[in-house]
Amino acid sequence: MTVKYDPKEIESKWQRYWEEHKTFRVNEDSVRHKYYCLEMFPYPSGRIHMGHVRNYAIGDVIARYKTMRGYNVLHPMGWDAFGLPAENAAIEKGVHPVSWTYNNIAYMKDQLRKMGLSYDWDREIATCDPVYYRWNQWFFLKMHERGLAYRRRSNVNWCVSCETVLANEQVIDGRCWRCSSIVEQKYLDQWFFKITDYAEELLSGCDRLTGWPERVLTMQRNWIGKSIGVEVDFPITDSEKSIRIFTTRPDTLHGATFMSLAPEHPIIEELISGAKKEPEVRSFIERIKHQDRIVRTAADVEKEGIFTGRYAINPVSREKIPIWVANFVLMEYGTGAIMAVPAHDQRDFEFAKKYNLQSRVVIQNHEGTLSEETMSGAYLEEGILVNSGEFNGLDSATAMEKIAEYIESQGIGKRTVNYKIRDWGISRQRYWGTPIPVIYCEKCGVVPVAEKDLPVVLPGDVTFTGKGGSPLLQAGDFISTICPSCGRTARRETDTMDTFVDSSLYFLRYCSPGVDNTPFVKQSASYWMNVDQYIGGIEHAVLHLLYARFFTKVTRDLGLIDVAEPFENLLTQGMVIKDGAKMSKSKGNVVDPDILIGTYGADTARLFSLFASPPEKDLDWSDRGVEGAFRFLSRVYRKVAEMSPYLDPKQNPDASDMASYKIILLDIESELPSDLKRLRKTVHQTIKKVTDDIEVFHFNTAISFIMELVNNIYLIPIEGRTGEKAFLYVMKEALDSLTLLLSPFAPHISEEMWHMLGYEPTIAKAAWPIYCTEISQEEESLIVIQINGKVRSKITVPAGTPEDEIKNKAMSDEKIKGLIGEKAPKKVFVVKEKLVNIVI
RNA sequence: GCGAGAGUGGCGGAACUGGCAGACGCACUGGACUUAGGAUCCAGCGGGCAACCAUGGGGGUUCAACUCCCCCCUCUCGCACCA
Repeated sequence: MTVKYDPKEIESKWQRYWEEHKTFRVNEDSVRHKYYCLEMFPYPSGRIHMGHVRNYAIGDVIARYKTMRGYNVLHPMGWDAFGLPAENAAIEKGVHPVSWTYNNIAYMKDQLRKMGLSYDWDREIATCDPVYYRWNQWFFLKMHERGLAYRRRSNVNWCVSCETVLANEQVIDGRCWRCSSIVEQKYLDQWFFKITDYAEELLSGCDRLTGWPERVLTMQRNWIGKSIGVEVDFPITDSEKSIRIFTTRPDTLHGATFMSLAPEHPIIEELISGAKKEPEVRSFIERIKHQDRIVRTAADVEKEGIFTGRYAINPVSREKIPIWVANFVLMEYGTGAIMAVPAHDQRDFEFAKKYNLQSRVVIQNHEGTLSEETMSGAYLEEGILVNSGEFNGLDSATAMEKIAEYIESQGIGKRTVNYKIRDWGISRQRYWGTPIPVIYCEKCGVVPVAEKDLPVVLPGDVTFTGKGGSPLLQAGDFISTICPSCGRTARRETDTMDTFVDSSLYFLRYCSPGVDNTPFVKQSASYWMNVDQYIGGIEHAVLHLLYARFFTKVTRDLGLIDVAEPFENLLTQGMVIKDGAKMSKSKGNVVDPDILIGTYGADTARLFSLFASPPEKDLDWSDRGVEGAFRFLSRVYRKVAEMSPYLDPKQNPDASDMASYKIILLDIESELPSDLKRLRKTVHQTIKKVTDDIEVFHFNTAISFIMELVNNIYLIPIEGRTGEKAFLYVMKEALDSLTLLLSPFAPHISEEMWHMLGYEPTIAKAAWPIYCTEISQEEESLIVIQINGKVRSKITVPAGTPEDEIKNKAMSDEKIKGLIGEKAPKKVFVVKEKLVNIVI
């Protein structure tokens, strides 16, 4: 009789069971240790893809494993539901974003359900729900009160295709992070979150995030871009004014032989106005300003500049130096002006060379060989100060300090810290997002919406044309309102928030979803937060993950939570690759999860995506490999089905004592036949190895150990032994353990087998198996015998044999004796339980 | 250019703190069972007839190196005129 593994039937059966019994619902329980396992929630684009399957399979193993280890596990799921695709669908297909989004959610939720993921669906959230996004607005108001949300007119990144503004982080290589269109600059009134106030803490916090991958931390540190230096004023000749520069190299101050200004620097107007050079400089500036920003900031673009005709005084050397305008100087960084030290800065070196400007060595190398005439590049190393007046002879590190002190004592500058990170521009000129809760009144100006009036709900009746900016601009009823302060008619803000605001809070909201008088219940958040394990793609290394950290710190400063960091441990899973490229529609190499699950079942899909590669590495998809995973599950199922009539008391009245097999095995341990003894040993070793590997997320090797166990179970013949009690006890232990070990990876089949083995559901709440060290211990060790590092023989010795005895046995081994003859070995190395190396 | 990671059979990948390189799976080969096998079970499977040779290449340390050190090559990712 062959039993067929039918995943379709098994999986829908157990999915229904879990749903009906609310198996994965959790509540706060102060007695138990909590574990918050979170995967990045998806954008409801329509259907899940293999990246989601992998991400959620990983998270589910962790959540299920921790549950079986006795933790009270919070494992929620929701929808990052605001965003452009919904609005584009409205423009292209005439479907309202609300129905488009909720239809997608319904479909994708069903897909996730079919994956058998252990979510507490009672905590589901959708960020486009006013019940959710009112708290975005509430946080906005709180931040506005604290000066952390402010409005400013500025040059912003404008995506022509999305017709909206982008934050700096959202511009990748000069292109939109979402649609890859070229990003232009536009001068607009925008709302910003003052993330720069937290730059230092966001940076120093990186050091404490020991559970994060180093490369993510590096990317964040890089993005924040802290540099310590000094600001110095350079007086302009024939003027009362001076130009302030920022430098990280105050030790080279005496070597500043000219200055370079950003083309946007406001002082230029004054410097050139009325002068002979005015038209020439003006046309240069105009040309550079129109240059593409990406082109202009690319490192390999040729340095260009123009002399303004004016001079400044180097405040330490008192020398008169020319003021230039240069394309590579950025207005947004530092003060928009630099002192140029050609001898010790490569950019200045190239610039000076091109325009034949003076250069002066002020840091001499230790050989004393540097000279302006012979240098082929800037000297950037440390050295001894020369040509620097009273500072001559100091080493550059000391000079750095001394000159900074001197500048401060003279009142011509100060030590400062600069960051590359800019404030987070959150205004988006789009409909499908959280309305920014602000009202503009002719009399009162910018007035925040009163807390009691939240949420500001998106109007439903808008038309989507794709032209003329945000659809909200046409929503008259939405726009016209009354000023909360003076009562006159006023106008509502029509910009909506960046959707990254939504994902900066959701992990907090999961702690107490649905509450309507507070963003989250403080008590719940203090129980669950922070997230013990967060899992998602690397692409959010500096976007979502930085914003979420920022929001968490603000939330803490508002007194709402105690934690400073949202995510204790971060796992960034690799991409899913097929035929050498990332799976994507444009490459045409996608595997549809629906078809995959429809053909082989969710357990196979999960098992393969966990087995094929370690989670943080890219996963090479293989249809053959999927079949292999399916074959393995079938093989497991067949064995359990074969044994179940003998092991399940419901099917076999003689098996009523099976429940106490653990105790019985203790008594008969020493009488077991050797093949059963061997199997027991393997079972206990496997429990240990699988447990250890799950702990460090080595799911691929954990699964391979389970496979080995199955191979070993198959090696025990069953013919004629079904009446043998000892055989049944050992089999029971093996199959029970196997089923439990497999259950986080392939939960449906495990649930079914658990039932076949005579247990009541659900295996999800069963205890993780424990191994017995004594049983798992090998009685014999295999010792490899090497001569000069080459394997020559192998012997087995009882475990724990002392070193000198192992050595003697090795030396008297026939093969070895034959090879070394009568010669006495030079030296013999013995590694306990492992090997002997004889050096001759 | 700078920083991080990686390079192991035909393929995906194993290898603890330096101790049998290639676990496990895929593919392949053979056998068994069978009317049949593309199901299943069992076995073999880096190269070489062998001594031996093999973890991107070259050197080094060591009794012993995928693992540690130095040089070089290739790939992936991130940053990139940030003063």
